[in-house]
Amino acid sequence: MSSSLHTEDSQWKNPSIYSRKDKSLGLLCSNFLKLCDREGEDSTIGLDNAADQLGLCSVFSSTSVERRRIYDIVNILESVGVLSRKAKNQYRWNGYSAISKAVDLLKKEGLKDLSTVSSTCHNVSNVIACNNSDVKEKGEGKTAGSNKIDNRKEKSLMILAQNFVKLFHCSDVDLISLDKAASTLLGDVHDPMAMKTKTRRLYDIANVFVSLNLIEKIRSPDNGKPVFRWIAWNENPRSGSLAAAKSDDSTRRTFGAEITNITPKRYRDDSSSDLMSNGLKRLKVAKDDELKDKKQEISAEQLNERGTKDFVFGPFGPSSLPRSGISGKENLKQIQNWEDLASKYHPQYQNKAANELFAHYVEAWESWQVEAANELHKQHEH
DNA sequence: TTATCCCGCCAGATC
DNA sequence: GATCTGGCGGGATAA
Repeated sequence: MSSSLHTEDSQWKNPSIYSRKDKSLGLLCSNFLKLCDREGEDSTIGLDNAADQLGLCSVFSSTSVERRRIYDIVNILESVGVLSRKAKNQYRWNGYSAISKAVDLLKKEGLKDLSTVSSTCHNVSNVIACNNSDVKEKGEGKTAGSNKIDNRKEKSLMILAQNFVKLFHCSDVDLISLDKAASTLLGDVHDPMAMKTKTRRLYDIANVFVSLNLIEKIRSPDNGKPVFRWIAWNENPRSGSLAAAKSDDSTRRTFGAEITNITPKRYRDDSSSDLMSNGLKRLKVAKDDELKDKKQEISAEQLNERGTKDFVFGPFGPSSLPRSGISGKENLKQIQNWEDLASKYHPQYQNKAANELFAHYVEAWESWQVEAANELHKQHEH
C-alpha cells in the first residue's frame, strides 16, 4: 500500500537526510486523498487506519504526529465537503464532486452576509461598529461557557477554511496573500500575535487547498510576494482544470462594482460570518484603492472574456464553446494574439500539479499548431 | 532576514 | 478516567 503513495525520494534513498518537505501537510494530504479516493465515493474512512497507513509512508514520523496532522486535514477537507464526519474516528468520503456544491453554498452564504452588512453599515468604520455591536449583542444573554464554545468554534480550522474560500468567491480580488487574508478575517483586531496565529493556520489551509488543486500559489506581480489564486473546481479538482478556471464568473463582482445590490434583509447567523462580511468589505475597499494605482493591470476576468470571444479554441478548448468559422487570416492573427498573451502572462506555478498541467496544455497547443499549419499548407497546395 | 510550517503541548470534548 | 479532538505558538528549516 505505501508503495503507491507518494513519498519524497530523498527520504527513502537516504533516511538520514531529513527534509521538511517530506513531512509537509500538503504531501500528507495528497497521500491521504489518494487513500480515500481509492475507496470510492460514500465509503467510510477510519482515522486510525488512515493514520497507520500514512505513518508507514514516513520514516521519521510517529503515528501520533501523523494523526494530529490528519485532524487538521480532515477539518479542512470537511470545510469544502470532500469529507463529512459520521462518528468518532469515522468520516464519510463524499468525493471531489461534492466540492462545487459546498463552494456554491459558501459563496451564497458569503454574498448574503455581505449584503446584510452593506445594507446596515454605510462605510468601513460603520461596518466595524456594526460588527462590534453584533458580537456584543450575541454575547449578551449567553453563559460564559457557551461563549467560550462559540469562540472555539469560530476559531476552528474548518470555519477558517470556509471563510478563506469565501474570500476568493465573494470579493473582487483574485490574488490573496495570507497576511491580507489573516487581517481581513481578523476584522478590527490588530493584535500582532493573533495575526501571526491566523497566518499560521492559513498556511495549513492553503497547503491542503493546493493539494486539492483548488488554489495555486503564485508570485504577486506587484511585489513578488507569494499570493494565492483560486483555480477551479470540477468533478475531480485534483486532475486540475485551468480551462474551467473562473467558470462561475457570472456571480462574481466586477472590479469597482458596488456591493450593496442585494436584498437588504438583516441576516444573523453567527459572529464568525459577520466578521467575515466585514472583512470582505474591508478587502474590497483595499482593492479599490489598489486599483487606482494600477489601472493598466489586465484582470483575469478580462483575459477570460477575451479568450471566449476573440479566440478559436483548438481540440483542447472548452467543449461548451461553439466552434466558429473564422477565416484563415483572422485565425493566424488570433494565434499570434494567443502567443503574445502566453509569452506575456506565462504563469510560474508553484504548484507542481498545476505546472505539469500547464506544460501539458502548452505541449498540446504546440502539437495542434503544427497540425493546423500542415493543414493550411495542404489547402494552399490544392 | 523573512517566509514557511512542523511539531507536540495541553485543554476541552466525547466516550 | 481514558481517549479523541484540535487550538495554539515555539522554533526549526527553506527561500
